[in-house]
Amino acid sequence: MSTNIICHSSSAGSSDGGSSGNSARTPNQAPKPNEPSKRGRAKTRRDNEQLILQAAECIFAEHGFKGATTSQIAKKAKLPKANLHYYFPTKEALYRKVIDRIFNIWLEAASAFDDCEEPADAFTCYISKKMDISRNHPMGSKVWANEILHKAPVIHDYMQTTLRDWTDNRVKIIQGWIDDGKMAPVNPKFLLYMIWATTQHYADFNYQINTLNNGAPLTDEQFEEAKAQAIKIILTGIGIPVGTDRSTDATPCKSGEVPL
Amino acid sequence: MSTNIICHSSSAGSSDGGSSGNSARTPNQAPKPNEPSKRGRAKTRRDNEQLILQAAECIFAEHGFKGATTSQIAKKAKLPKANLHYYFPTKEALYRKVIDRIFNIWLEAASAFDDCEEPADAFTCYISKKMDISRNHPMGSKVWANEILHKAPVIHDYMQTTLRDWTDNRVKIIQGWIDDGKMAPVNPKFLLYMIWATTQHYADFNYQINTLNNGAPLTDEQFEEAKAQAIKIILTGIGIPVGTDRSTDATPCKSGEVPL
DNA sequence: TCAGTTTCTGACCTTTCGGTCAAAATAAAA
DNA sequence: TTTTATTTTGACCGAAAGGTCAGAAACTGA
Repeated sequence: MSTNIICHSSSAGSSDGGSSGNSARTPNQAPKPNEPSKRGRAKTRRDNEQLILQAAECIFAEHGFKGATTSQIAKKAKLPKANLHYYFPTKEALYRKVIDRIFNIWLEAASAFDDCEEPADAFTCYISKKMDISRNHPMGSKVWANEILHKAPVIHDYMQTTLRDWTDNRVKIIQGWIDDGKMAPVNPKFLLYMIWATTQHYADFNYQINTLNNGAPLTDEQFEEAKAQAIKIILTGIGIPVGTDRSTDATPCKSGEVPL
Repeated sequence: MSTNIICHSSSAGSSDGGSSGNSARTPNQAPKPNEPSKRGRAKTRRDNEQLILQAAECIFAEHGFKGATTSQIAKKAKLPKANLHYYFPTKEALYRKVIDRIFNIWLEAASAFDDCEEPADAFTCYISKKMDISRNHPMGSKVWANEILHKAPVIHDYMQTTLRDWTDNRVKIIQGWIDDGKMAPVNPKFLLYMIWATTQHYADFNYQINTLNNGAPLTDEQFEEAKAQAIKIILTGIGIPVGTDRSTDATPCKSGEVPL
């Protein structure tokens, strides 16, 4: 599952996650040798790595790479610091793993353009997916934002390859729609920036949004309204008619999978 | 000039800046006693404080509060670290000053809504000003973004007062325009978020934008195009007709001052 | 049961960083 | 010139952080 484009170090471990409640040090009950991933040392290792990654994502998001400390992360994961360093030898290795997870989530949303023929569907689906990511993975988005804010020392080479290729391809698709008269003539890149900015704002700046919402996070209804409005303004703005009857959170593109 | 809403400590010093080339330790030539701000100790102090603030803004933007070190800042300002601590007793005090400067710049753009009667003019002017800030003060914007990303520990109380009040007022203005049928019925808050996100993206994520621009910063022409497009998409998106002949970077609002 | 392997963890080391200090240097006042 | 106030600076300190290590604990297979 994990592509490991960014990470180059150690411990693979595809995520499956039938995570049962208690994780640490349960006495082995009936160790089936045929199912090595469900019980025993392999499972313990996987569980602990996931525990650490989860905690790390949270701490890195809140404090940045430098601001985060391995002690904090270990404490959040309820493990001794030395144990954390047993699984992830350095802070940077751990950070790269966190970034890698986020990148894979991002890639998933990016597929929207491949699954849709018409710009109306493509943009609706893409914006919707990006908004859902901001809702469901705000921490990951923040780590990402933080990384780019600080000159992307870790994902630098990725940006020059994968991101650039992806963007160039989508620019061509959008330009094709423009040439076909399906949408207003805009600069596709600047349009993509607007979509990225608007959708990720709900993750990266959620603290500000909450403050302006009387200190409370947006309710599901409010968030759906925000999503619908983002879609409506952008689509209208690029000359694509928006039917008011169209359901917002439905994904009109071919593939019906959940945006994660 | 400095409102000092956020900072509570020491050393006022309004910016004037007739900054001549060499700054450090020039032998006093003809010390006029009548002009205390141009020569002598007062000037040295002001110059050094500005030097440090400039360097600090840059370093804080690039590395965040925790990531930045006073040594780095001092080195960038070409002063010994101990001298930096003479002017700014703590790293946090310096940080607050930097934030304060950015806040004042932000306030300036915020006035667009007060200077315009019609939504077309108000939004055009506001977006234009915000874009110019992203162009001319990217470092400040990054410090700001970083602060909110990390739960705004420093500007927390400001957000609950000044920012909230400002937002509430503009929401009312926008709602008035909607009620008058001058623009499409949208949620004013979410519209503001979209404007903030889009405009600030060009500062906060400029590293990504540069990478996707073959490693080079946007030229002035490209940036003007981005600005024009942001204005066009948003205005069209909220049902305000955009004349293609309207000059983009002209400020249509009453006050003709430069956006800084 | 027992040897071999993997996991766990408190204690420790080294480096870095924010901040202090006392003395030297410079400017202003008397 | 002498005195006083301000500024500059190298050297230093304590705290915190990333990372190591050796021995203890636990699991695995025979």
